[in-house]
Amino acid sequence: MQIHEVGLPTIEDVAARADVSTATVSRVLNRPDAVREVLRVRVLEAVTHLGYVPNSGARALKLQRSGTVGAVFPTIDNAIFAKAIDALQQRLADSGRQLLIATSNYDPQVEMRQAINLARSGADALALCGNSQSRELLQFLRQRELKTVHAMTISAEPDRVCVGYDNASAIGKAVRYLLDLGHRRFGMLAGVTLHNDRAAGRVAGVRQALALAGLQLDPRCVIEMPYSLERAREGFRRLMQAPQPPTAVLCAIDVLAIGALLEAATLGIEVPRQVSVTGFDDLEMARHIHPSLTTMHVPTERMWHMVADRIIASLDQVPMPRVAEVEVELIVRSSTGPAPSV
Amino acid sequence: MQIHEVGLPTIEDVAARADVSTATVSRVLNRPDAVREVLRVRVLEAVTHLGYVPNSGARALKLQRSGTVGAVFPTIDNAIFAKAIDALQQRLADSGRQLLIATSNYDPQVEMRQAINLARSGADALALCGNSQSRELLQFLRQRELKTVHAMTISAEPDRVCVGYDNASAIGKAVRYLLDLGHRRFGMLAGVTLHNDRAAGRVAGVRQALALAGLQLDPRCVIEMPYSLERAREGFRRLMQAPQPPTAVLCAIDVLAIGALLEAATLGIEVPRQVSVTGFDDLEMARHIHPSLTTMHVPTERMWHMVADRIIASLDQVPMPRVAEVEVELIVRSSTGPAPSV
DNA sequence: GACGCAAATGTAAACGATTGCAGATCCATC
DNA sequence: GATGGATCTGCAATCGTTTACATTTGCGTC
Repeated sequence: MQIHEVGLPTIEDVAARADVSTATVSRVLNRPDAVREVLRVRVLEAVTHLGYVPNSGARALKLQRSGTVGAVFPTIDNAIFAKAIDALQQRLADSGRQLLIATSNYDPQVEMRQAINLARSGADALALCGNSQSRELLQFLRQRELKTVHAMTISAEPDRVCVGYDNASAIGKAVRYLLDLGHRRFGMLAGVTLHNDRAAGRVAGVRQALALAGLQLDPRCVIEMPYSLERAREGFRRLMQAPQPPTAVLCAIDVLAIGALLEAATLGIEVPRQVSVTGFDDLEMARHIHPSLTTMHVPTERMWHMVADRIIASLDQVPMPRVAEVEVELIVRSSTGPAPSV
Repeated sequence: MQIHEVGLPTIEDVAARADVSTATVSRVLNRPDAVREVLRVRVLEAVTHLGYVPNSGARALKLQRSGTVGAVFPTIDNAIFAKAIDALQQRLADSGRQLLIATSNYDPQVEMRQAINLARSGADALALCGNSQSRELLQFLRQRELKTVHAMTISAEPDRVCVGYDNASAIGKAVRYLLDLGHRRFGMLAGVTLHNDRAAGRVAGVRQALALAGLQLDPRCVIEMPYSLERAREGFRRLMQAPQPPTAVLCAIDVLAIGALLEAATLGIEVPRQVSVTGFDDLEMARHIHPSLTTMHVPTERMWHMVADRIIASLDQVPMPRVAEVEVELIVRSSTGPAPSV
């Protein structure tokens, strides 16, 4: 060992100071009760005195795991994903794991690149949104045997672990509720469905539920918009400019619904007297905005805690059912009402 | 080398398949033009055929860096931090680095624990919010020589790298604007100032600006609230219940201001005719809500790009000025107006 | 006090990459 | 075809842990 100490202290420095072998130091840190108290105390003293922190690279190399979990989100700039990250991070932190974050901007190619980069930087497992990943990515994950959990969706594919709900049937509840209120002319403010199974599922769900009532959704009454208040307002405006505007507008997510409510206020359209509006997610704003928003409540925090739990379980080799479904329920507030009698 | 290949392919497997040494494989991957084309092609073929990805632990151990940057945020469930993460992550990803996220819930002790955990899991550098970290944490960072950037604030401390603005003088602009409109009775919806230099700075800034006009802020007119719509509404209600309610309410952040506007609508208080309201941050919602919110615009994305740039620069040993200030400007919208003539 | 067994400790070999150094190869030139 | 210099390649050491295995220690029992 050199005299010229320049870098960070290593386990050898600790061992030297405590006058024990490196094996003992390692044991004190990893399996404390395998070491007699007298040595343990000496080692811990050395550790704190030197400010020793085990080198993560060496540890990862030896143990073949990094204690790090990756997640790829479409974006973070949307309250629903921000909440997701919060929940995921907290649960992982509680189990001593760290969260690596990446964003895909709803592009499967970018998602793939980011996921691969997360793997490159040592993620032991991955959380992904939905299940419309690129074939190559899925193959890569399988090849590396990288544990993966798909959130916000449930999938029939036999090899995917999922935590979520069926988007189509969830939004069906909102449709049925509006039908019961007498609505017959529907509009939909959808997300961009290309490469997005959740957005696509919600549109499909509306179609299916209407079909059961013998109705169908005029393609001109489905407007796809990226998720922003600006675009939501634009979309709502277009829907309401139609010669026969809808009496109920289903929005694929709360952001779109909130934009719709704001635009309605600007246009002087009364909600729900002239048009009913529903959302999906139940963001905090949903119950505060005027009128308060009827929406599908998604137990976001619980769902992402479950995602974390499954990741942890699979890393610990604890068996778990392949899919976990969470309940999505309709919360009726003031943005919906009886269809106007024309 | 064993026959029984069970784990992931290593650089040796690639070398064997391409019939070169591991050194050459490494060079192809890290300094491609140091290798003749014919070998390079052979190596790359082997790499893709085997699906080889370098082991991050081994790489980190040898290079003494992980390519990973950590960040501790108070919470993610606030649009301003979500935007921050988005910006930070993107810029880091562009330079081939990954972002590790942790949250402190505004508690310096938790912040310290999380920061240490990020260091333990190999972060090469750290981004922190504000500069009210615990002494021990700062010492730990110094001892480990862990590059750190403090965001959203500027500090006089000579050894801290900062990107941000002066919270006190920024909010002063809003105060002066309201004074010019004739307001003399002020209320403030503040954040929790304990252990939060940004929140404290904003309160101090209001006090200072008022003092210059010979006014002072009655402590009963400063209500500290955690950042949520619910609590914001509660705080606003309390402010307006006073026998002599303020004619202008300064909110420490947009979330509080938006809550105030929503509560005003519920209470039937007209904004800005009866009371003016200002925010801080300029969230997307600020320009969409009715009435649209007068607020301090913070160039969040640019600021966090700068944070990323400084982190990258310091990792690459590129010198940089210690503090970078970003401009915060007042955006006048419809939630402010002349003081009501009593 | 010697013995045996269990418990505690140490020795040294991995883990999988990068890279300084030395040796091999290439190519132009004589 | 030999030579020299530049360019490529390979060998092997190294990064800092963990842990199987060997060795030592401690202690109760006779």
